[in-house]
Amino acid sequence: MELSPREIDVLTIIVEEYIATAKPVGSRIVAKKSRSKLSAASIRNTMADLADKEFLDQPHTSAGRVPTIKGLRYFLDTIIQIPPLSGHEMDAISGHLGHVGSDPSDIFRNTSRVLSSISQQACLVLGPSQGHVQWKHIDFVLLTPGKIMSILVLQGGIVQNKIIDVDMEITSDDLITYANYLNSHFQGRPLHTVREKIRAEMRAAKQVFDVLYQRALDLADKTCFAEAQREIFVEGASNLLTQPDFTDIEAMRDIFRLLEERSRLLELVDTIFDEHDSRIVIGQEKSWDDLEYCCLVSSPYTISDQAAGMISVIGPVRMNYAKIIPMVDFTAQVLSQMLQSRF
Amino acid sequence: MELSPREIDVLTIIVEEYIATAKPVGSRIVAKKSRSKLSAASIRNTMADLADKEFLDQPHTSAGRVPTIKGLRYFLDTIIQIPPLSGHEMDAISGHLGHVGSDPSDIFRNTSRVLSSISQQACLVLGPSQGHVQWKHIDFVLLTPGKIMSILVLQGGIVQNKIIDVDMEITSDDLITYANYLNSHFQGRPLHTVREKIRAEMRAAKQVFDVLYQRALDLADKTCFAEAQREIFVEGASNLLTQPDFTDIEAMRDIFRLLEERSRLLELVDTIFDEHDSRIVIGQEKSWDDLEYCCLVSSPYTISDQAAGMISVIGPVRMNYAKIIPMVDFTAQVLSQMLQSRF
DNA sequence: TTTTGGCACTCCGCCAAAGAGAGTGCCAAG
DNA sequence: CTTGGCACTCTCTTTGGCGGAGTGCCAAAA
Repeated sequence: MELSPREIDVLTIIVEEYIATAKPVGSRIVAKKSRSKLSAASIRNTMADLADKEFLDQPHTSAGRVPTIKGLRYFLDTIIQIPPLSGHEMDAISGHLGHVGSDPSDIFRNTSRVLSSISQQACLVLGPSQGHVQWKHIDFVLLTPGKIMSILVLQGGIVQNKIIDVDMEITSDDLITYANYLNSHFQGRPLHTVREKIRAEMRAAKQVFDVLYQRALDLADKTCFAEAQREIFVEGASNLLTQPDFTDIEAMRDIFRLLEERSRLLELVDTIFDEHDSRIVIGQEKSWDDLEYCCLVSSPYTISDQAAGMISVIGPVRMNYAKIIPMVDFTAQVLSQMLQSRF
Repeated sequence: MELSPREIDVLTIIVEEYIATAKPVGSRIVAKKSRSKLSAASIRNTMADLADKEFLDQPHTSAGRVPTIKGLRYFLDTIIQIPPLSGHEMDAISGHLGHVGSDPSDIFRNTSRVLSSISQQACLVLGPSQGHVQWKHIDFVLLTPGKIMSILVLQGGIVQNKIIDVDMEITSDDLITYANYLNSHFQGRPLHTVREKIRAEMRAAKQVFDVLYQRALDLADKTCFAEAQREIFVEGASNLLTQPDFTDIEAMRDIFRLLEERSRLLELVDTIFDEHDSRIVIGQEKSWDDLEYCCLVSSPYTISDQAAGMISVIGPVRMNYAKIIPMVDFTAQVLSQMLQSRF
């Protein structure tokens, strides 16, 4: 739908004012803020038009106007102009991001913490998809007879471990043999090609009846396909409670509950990550009823130029997009650079 | 301080009623609930006595009475009678605790989740102190030249990994040698004796100028003494928002902020764990100003009859102790049993 | 045709007053 | 020592009134 320049002007002011104050915006305020020297009465006409088009809503007769989700969406998609971050803000982000050890989990957790702190919202970081990361080393440890721990190290220091129950007798020496075999075959390969290779070889091994080989592959298979190993780092949820306007305890409770339920959260975030043009998602639009008045601003980060994961700010619909969008983008950018040197 | 039987009766009723309703309790209600057929007027006298002794407080003239922290403490220390859990509740706990894989982190996280869910409060589980757990296996992986990942597996499948920067040249083969050496020396020993041993041997090795040996010990040292490896699992924070009476947004915000700040949380929990007779801690008593109106109910769990860690329920001072205390105790008991078979 | 000032109207938010309710403290009688 | 009675206090809720903010519409001006 097309809007006239004047309508755009009015909508912009209402959205910005509403985001700043959380109160319905009246025609007088819009008239004052607008460059165009129109009177409040004229503004009222335009506001009535916008209300007809469902870009604005009125809490009650004789209250000011509030943007609808539709209005906000229009604002975000076609009006908003994102100012660059100040040098000071950029320094704050890259400074804090740097101060951390080299453990990948620490890096992601720290990123989440930094972004949540400067945005004053909650933040979540989706860990990297591991398909493109190189296999570095596998190791098996016999915990008790029949119980094996597998430890897979990927490039950059990502570690996955998993306990595997086996029903046959396997000795420590066997495990060393298996690990050596697997490492010599797979070291340096991206994990997703390893996965394919394992599946292919398992079929081949079955035919040649090579038992040792089969078992090694079986263990590797169980390690590599460990479900839902993808991590998600949530920080700064308490910031949401800081917002003075949280009239909406229900909504807050929903967010908190979601942030605790990692599997569901991962599912949602994964969906967003896949449809990669959804930088800003509003709960109501997706009919996620547990996130109705909630909004996610996301930006992917890259590892060797591949979109590997995503960082998001999550908060109430009424958030300062003009600040938060560039913050998220810049943080993703810095994170990508940090990871570059590691993977 | 001694209280008369009547005073105890009145205090008990006021505490229980206050916990149930969150409202000041009047003399009439106490008279009605009490077995002793005293009139409200007599009760009022007793209440005045208790108020003099600072066991009760009055929000304002002509309101009912509310227990003070001192009154609550007396109730918890000398009056409360803890009813046993119903079979149904015990089944619920042990049932849910069982449904989980064998990864130790999963077990603790799940425990935290189960207890938070049935107690409807937040729950935190302090991971086991690792001093008494046996060294199982160490492994080093060369990530990049000068950057080594060490992976230490302890009995039961506890894994610690750490990235270590070294300034000398070390090859993969060297690392295998080191690991073999360390494993042959330390396998099966409790970690704290390993730590002592390492420190002792490092001194010895310095004297004999055995470089290889020195480096191996150095890496092991850096791995074993990795700071703050002790984990803490927090779940169910969103339950705190479910409480209808959370008049006290400030207090809630404090709790949430604390639960996010792992290092400070760990410090507090560690303190409680050490002074092992503090099953119930009220924030105000410890002058933890970030937890003023907050209470922790804790119970230690054991690994091979050693107190290894602790599980706690955290929530507002006004919580249903008669239910929650046995829940925490029973959960700790079941957890201890589960761990028994693993360590 | 668009813009503007004026005007009547609506609805909210705040305040003060009033009354009900809950509870206390104290006293005098049992 | 216990109890009923009574005066008193304080809160909470309701009610009505009033000012303010904002709208919608209309008629006049541009």
